[in-house]
Amino acid sequence: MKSCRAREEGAAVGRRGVTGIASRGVNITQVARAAGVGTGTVSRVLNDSANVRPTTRARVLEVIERLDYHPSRLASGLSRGSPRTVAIVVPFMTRPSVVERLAGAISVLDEHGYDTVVLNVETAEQRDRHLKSLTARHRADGVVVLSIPIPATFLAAFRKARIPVVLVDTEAPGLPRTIADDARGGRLATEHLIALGHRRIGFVGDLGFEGIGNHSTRQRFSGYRAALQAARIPYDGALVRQGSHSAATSSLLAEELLGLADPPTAIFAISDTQAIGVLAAADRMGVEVPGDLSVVGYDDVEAAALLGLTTVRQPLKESGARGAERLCLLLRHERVRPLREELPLEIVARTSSAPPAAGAGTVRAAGGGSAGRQNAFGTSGDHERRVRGEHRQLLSEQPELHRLAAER
Amino acid sequence: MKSCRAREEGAAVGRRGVTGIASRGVNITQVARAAGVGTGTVSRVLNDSANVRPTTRARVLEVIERLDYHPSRLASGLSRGSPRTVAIVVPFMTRPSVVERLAGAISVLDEHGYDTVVLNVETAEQRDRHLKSLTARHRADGVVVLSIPIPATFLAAFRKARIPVVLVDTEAPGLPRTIADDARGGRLATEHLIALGHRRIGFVGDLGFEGIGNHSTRQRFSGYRAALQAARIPYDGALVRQGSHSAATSSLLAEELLGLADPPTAIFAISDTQAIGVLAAADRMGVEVPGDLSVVGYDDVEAAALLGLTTVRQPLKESGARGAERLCLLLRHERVRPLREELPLEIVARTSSAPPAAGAGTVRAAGGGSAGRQNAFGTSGDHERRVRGEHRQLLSEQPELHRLAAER
DNA sequence: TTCCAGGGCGGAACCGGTTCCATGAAGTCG
DNA sequence: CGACTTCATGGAACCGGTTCCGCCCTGGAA
Repeated sequence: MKSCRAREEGAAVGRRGVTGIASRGVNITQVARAAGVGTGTVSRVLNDSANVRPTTRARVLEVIERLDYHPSRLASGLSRGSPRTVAIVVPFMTRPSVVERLAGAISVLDEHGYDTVVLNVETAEQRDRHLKSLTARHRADGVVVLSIPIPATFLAAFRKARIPVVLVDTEAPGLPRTIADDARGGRLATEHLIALGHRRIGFVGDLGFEGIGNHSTRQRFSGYRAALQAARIPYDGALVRQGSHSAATSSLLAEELLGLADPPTAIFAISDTQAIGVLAAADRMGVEVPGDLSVVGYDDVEAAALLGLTTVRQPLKESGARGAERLCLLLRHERVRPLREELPLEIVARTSSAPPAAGAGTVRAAGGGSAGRQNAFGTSGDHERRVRGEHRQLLSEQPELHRLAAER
Repeated sequence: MKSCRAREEGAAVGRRGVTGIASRGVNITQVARAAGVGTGTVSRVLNDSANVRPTTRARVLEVIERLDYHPSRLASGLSRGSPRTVAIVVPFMTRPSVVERLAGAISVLDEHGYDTVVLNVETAEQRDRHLKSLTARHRADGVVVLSIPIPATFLAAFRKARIPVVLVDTEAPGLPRTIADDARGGRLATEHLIALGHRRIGFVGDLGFEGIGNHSTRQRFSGYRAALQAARIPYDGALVRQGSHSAATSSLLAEELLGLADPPTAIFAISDTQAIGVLAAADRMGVEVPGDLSVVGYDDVEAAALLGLTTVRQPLKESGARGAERLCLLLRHERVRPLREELPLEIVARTSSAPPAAGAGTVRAAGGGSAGRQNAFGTSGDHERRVRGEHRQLLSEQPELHRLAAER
């Protein structure tokens, strides 16, 4: 008892006495005392729970106002057992498509009264560190994972720690996920070009978030291939390029494609960012769009409309919002149906795509000097792999990516 | 005592018994018991504090590992009096320049072990709600405010609640702030064009974040005017346009400018996003860049380099990082000097700017039909205000903005 | 051998809410 | 008019760490 008293005085002097005012930290006890009620009643008022007489409630509210009392988030979180916080794990948050999703999610979580902690991930090490930290008790009520696959270890850890997880733009069995069908998107883009009459269609992709990101590139590529196959257009690996996800890089890749002896008449880029790079390359090389080259992007970011870029639109902001909503359902222990939710895709035709110029594409490709090349880099699977290392990842299990991940 | 016991049993059945396992929520007491030590010792091990015998430490660590114990963030935060969390208030987080700053800040805070809560603001009401919530106890250890001015009421509230605040890209007296001199940036851009020989220089701005954002537009505009004045070029209000901060809008504004009887030979846009809109407009109208029109943007986002856009570069990511670092200093009670920190600006000349075509610009502007205009919309303050409502905001107290804010 | 300093450590008090139980008062029913 | 709800309320226990006090033990000085 004595020590207790001594300590209280010490605290008063050491922590609060510095300012000479004891006003630092009004707490619920002080409010209760000032209002002449018990702490329980104050708590009931704070939480709008029933069974508080209106006059009492008014009196307490008045005191709260007068003392400028703000309840401690930590304390209420601790006793309630929930921090009222959601964590969002997201790779490369500065990318336009990613930040749109992120903003959509934050906005919904905010409406539901959750704080949002953003965990930005740019390396596998960072990803693991953040995922690991999330299984700690009272770290977050739930987790939204955007555009990044989660290693199975962590999935298990989340399950064990009973932390609700929802996925957006990435998949894992058993978890609620909101996705768009990237393979279908790739097919839509390619089919659009085929319908316009193109037969030599290039592909510009990224490296799959440099070892940590999702598989959208691979899937969009498979859609590209499926569309070609359906149209009986032989696949030409020489028309496929990959590089880091930046307009600058894709611009160089497009230059390579356009510099081929038998260049493509159309290019499908895996994102609008990269499509813009393609447009820039065409501009630099004096290749007319859409006269000499059609370009299709992906995402329909704001700049796409402005540049007249034909693109595959996916609801970015909405995907984040949906993920957040579904997490909120989960947190209220409501059913989340369907577990796997697919958002619509649509091709938005603008001025960057048009039928190929007469004599270009199939016709030109069929004869003339380019024929030799076409033979050399023909359509048989055997040959595909020989053509430039950059696109081998798409065809095999992406060894480069695995290597990158392992190095980290 | 009896009730206590009864309750404990109830809890065991009700909360943990559901799963049949009591493993939900290993806490420090259980760890202490399992390791045969006191809770204090476990805490000392967790916090790497001295005075723990190596053998004891090892034993505790082993138990922690075995029980898969993760300390509760809420509990440690509560007893320590700090949530180890920083809040970032940011307007329109999806804008490229903003998200760069945000990412820079998050990255630094992460390194320092702070969680980052992102509060995205798109309306004045949202801003006020978020700012108000931040003065609550244990909400955040500190606040970084990006690109948005804080009303004085909230500044006072933060001071009273003793919550450290640092500003980035916005100013307030007495607070640590990291900024770039927007007026100087506007001057740099304009001087660059003047040095190339331009004399009819248009200005395309936004509406200052629609009522909640910072004053950068106004300051860049003042830099623009200062540069004109220094070069003794009469200010022509007809060459100034403002609209919402989007490439689509700026594109329309640029069309208006280019459609003038005496169009500008150069346009300074207050962001790269808006400059891209200008480029698109020029493209649509068949105006050659830089032959017929020079364009200068601001920020130097990634797309700028690709498009060959001349721009004013400011260190975006770094500004956020600096702000975060300074907040961390503050949180460690170290001195933050200087309070007002200015980051460097530089003009990056690319291919979107060049000397005006012979006969254009100064020559044409000096005589001919435009003379009358020039007189009508001359440099006297009296006349400026008459020219189109859109740019009046820049000169007066921005009544439109206030109205917008009030409506929300 | 005695005394003292100080390291190692257990555990109570505490951070500030929430929740449940007990209590008393007011209201209802027979 | 008494027994039985029902409602409003005070307050203790609790959430799970941190910290400080004080005890014990060891080693060095006297």
